[in-house]
Amino acid sequence: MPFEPSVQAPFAVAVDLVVLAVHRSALRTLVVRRGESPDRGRWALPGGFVGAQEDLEAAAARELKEKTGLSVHVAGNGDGAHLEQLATYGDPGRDPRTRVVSVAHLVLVSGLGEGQESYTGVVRGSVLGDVAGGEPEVRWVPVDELLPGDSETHRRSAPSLLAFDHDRILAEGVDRARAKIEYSSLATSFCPPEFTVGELRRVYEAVWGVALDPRNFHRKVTGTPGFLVPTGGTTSRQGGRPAQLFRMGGATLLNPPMLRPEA
Amino acid sequence: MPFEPSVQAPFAVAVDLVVLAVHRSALRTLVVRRGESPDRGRWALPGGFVGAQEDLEAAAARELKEKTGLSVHVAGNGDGAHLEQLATYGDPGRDPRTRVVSVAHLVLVSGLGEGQESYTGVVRGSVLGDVAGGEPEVRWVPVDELLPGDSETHRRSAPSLLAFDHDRILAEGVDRARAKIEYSSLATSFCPPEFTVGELRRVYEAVWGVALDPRNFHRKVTGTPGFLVPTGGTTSRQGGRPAQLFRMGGATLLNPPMLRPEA
DNA sequence: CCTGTTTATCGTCAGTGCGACGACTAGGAT
DNA sequence: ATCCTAGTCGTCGCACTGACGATAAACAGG
Repeated sequence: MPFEPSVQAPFAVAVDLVVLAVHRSALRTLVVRRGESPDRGRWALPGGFVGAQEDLEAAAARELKEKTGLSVHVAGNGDGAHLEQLATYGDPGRDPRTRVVSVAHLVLVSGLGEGQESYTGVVRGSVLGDVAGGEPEVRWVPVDELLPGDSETHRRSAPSLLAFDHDRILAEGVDRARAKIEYSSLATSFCPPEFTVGELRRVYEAVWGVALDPRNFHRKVTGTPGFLVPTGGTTSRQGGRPAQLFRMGGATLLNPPMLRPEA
Repeated sequence: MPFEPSVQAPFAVAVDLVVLAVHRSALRTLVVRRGESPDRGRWALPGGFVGAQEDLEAAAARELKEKTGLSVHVAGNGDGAHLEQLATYGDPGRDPRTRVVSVAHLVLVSGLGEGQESYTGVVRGSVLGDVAGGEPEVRWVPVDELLPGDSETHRRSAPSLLAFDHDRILAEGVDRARAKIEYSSLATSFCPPEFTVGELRRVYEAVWGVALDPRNFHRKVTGTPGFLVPTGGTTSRQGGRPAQLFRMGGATLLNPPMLRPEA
């Protein structure tokens, strides 16, 4: 019974990317306008087929590079983005062309800046939040606008705003990100190399869609040993009193976790 | 750039299964003796290729049925086992034959019984812990014996006791199970439909490989509303004073989580 | 029957961490 | 100077946990 290569079916293997960033107090995801046959003209998650001799993560990193110009440092965060595998979707019929098994990946990029339009974005030639130029049409969309029962706005049942089963993939990617910043230092992947406690807090608030008490948040993140390292450079400007700058510490796990409100 | 079916490579898609059970105070996993070409005679995780029109979960359930006779109730726990997707492994060269992308799944089966040999096992025709008869050779092995730096015994660096990259898949499956029983009611998947608090505690102890305080554990699980439901049937025998019988309650999430010792 | 052993279950107490919230600080804007 | 904004430090009460004592209910032997 085990392993009969003769009965193999012709599978195509692809990677799809849930690329998340925080911009203007909103958690946003990267979508591209489809130019090909199925669902042509519809928005979809960036993705593509895996090369014959290509590793899955390599394929995801390549696609990211092609679509956004971003490079990732897999396992370990440099200035690049965080990349991790999400889940695999292989329903027969999820792609009308052939049997496509797609390995979804989650990418978190530092798109903070928060300073309005000032941010010269991750997408090459375009600003975060705007539409790209000559290249394939690309947009950063607030996930609220794509996910139905997610929070507020109007209640839609399942309008399926994205091509294929990308709604579901996006939803699971967002869930993963929301869950993971609870107990890990992953939220710093949304921040530039040096950031303030307030900026980090605004990341949590954007990802979770809640308001956090600045004082308790400050106590929590500065009180966890190894989580944040002050860079000495004590200043920065965001509005009020200048804040201390921090860099991510060695601790990747947050224990006890950051508690997400709501019950 | 996106989607060029013409450049597809010939992929084979498989499912591999990390099947876990608790028996005799040990967390065990199901391994089968390979009878085919690569790594013939070596132990491996059960698995096989996905059918042309078969869903990934369906393929995993089918493989489980073929190898163990167990049926699963995906999403929602009846008397069947718990099944969830783990991760996908697609390194070129992980299988010497062709490019095989394998979607690993995690299966938790109720193999308690604890009453020595009395348990008539999940593996058809065989007893949990023993070797199968005429069918493909199957064994329940304590994960300690397969995972290196996991805990005690001798320190081996990377003997690779299983075929392919199954060591790594097993390790990640065990990690997932260990992490998930912290904040969910998943541990009850290792228990029969009705169980005592002590039996549930022994599951946690076996999976985590630690000793838990019976009194604090009892307070925790009985104090969390909706987690356990007393069946009324107040009795059972395990040694000392008879214990109350419980069934899993509606609550699938454990908040605050069960804390795993060690620091 | 009495005693020791085993497991279950109830309580107590101190320490930790969190939510709520007051108070003070240090810049920019008016 | 005054207001506004954001950052940072403290305090108080509560919930939960870990350590651990005590009692209860079965069984095995003598």
